[in-house]
Amino acid sequence: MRRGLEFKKKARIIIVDDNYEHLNGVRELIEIESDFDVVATATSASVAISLIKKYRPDIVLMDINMPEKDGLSAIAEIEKLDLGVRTIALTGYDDPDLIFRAMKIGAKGYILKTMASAQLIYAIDEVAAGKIYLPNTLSSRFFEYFQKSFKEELQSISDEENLLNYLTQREEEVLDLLTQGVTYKGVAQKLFISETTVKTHVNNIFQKLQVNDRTQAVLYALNNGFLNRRKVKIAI
Amino acid sequence: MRRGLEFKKKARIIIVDDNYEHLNGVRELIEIESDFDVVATATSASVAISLIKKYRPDIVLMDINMPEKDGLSAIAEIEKLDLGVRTIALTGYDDPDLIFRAMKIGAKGYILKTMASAQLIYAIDEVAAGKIYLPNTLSSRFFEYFQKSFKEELQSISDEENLLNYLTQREEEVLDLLTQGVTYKGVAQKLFISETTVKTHVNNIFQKLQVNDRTQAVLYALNNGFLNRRKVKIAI
DNA sequence: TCTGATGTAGACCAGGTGGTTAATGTGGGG
DNA sequence: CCCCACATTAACCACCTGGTCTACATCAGA
Repeated sequence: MRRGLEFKKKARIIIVDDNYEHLNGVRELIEIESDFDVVATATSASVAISLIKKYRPDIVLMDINMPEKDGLSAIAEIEKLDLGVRTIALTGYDDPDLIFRAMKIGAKGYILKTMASAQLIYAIDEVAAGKIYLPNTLSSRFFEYFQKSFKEELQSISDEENLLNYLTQREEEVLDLLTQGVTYKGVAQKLFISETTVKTHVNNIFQKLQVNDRTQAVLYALNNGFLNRRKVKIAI
Repeated sequence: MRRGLEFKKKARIIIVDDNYEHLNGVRELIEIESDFDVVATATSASVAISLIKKYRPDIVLMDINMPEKDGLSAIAEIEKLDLGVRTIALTGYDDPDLIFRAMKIGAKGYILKTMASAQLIYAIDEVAAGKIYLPNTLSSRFFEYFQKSFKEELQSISDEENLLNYLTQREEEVLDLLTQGVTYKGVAQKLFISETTVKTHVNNIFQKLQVNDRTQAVLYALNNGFLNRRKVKIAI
């Protein structure tokens, strides 16, 4: 990788790891096995943030398992700075939840410490080139987790125990307006019916959803995919 | 791939594509280049669903660009059947939104029609083995889209224009209870303060959030990451 | 030390909300 | 043809909610 003449500028890197020995190990690896430029290192997230502001590196290798301020918060903070710095997360475990959260807040790559050094160099190369890189095994982990969380969401929506399914069409219209914070009077005007009728519908809704007031009804609707059901059924 | 002796059972496949020629192309490809077993084919999603119920295949290759009933809905339906059938989406375009939606509803793989045949066989192999497979290029596309959507979400949360940031700690506690549908009386009891005090807090909340009633306050809170902020700031 | 932000609390009132009962019209299914 | 589900409306009432004004204690910071 990156053998021979290169026209690209050398990627400038900052390494963050609270384990001093591992930090130096990674540093040496990069300096020997690649032509990236390690411009700084840090053993804590807060120091890392300062260094990043100062050096504006292309890539940050961030160990996630750190005490005090953890690596995920650090990544989030780096992303918030919006300096175009691309972060690669580094851990010992392939915990799907960790991977998911890291990618969610903006990590551009995720590497295990147990992976071969060539893999690390390759990942840096890809990320430096503007891509997002996850090794296939981690990518699989990620997607399983990703789908599981959505599956639970879809299930709760399509459940026959979803009390929303017992609402009539008119009641749905009324509830829809309730979830927008409209009052009885407002609903009456929008649906061209009397305020009394609205109250009747609302009372029926309360009974069907087994709640006592509009706030709880709105919460039930929101928690049980009332707004999403259109997306799910029509546009996915 | 899959050369030599195999101890695994041959994966049973159903192919769905409204384009008859392409369907046969894929079929021949699979029959010649692999030892998978194409048990059926269909040119429409509704027929496909029936065939899937009948044959219970291991894998479904589903063209997404179909008229009438589109492929995404079909995948969602297959997933809902919960027969353990694993679906691979097949399209001509690498539209990130399509990829995202397909993976979200449970596709176990996503392949472009323009990709090499070996890639298709490999994908089927991986998916048949229980993995989730996305080619690197599509995986990159997916993650960019994934991160973009979360970035927007995080931005709206950490915005200084987020009126939730102007709430005092006590007001947050009150709003927290409001978002659970608790009444004045309930809040008073839970926080060990008088009902009057609760009303004062609630009124202050309304003014700060620029809303007129509790429903709108709850909606504002929910839409602006009130529930998520703990995750973001404490646990990510 | 004084000021401002915050949390606490009471009183009053208009209007909104929720519960109940009753009644009418309409359309579909048995 | 009758019954039931649904949509519609009225009237009444208890209670909750929201708006306003006032008041006091605490604490941090200028």
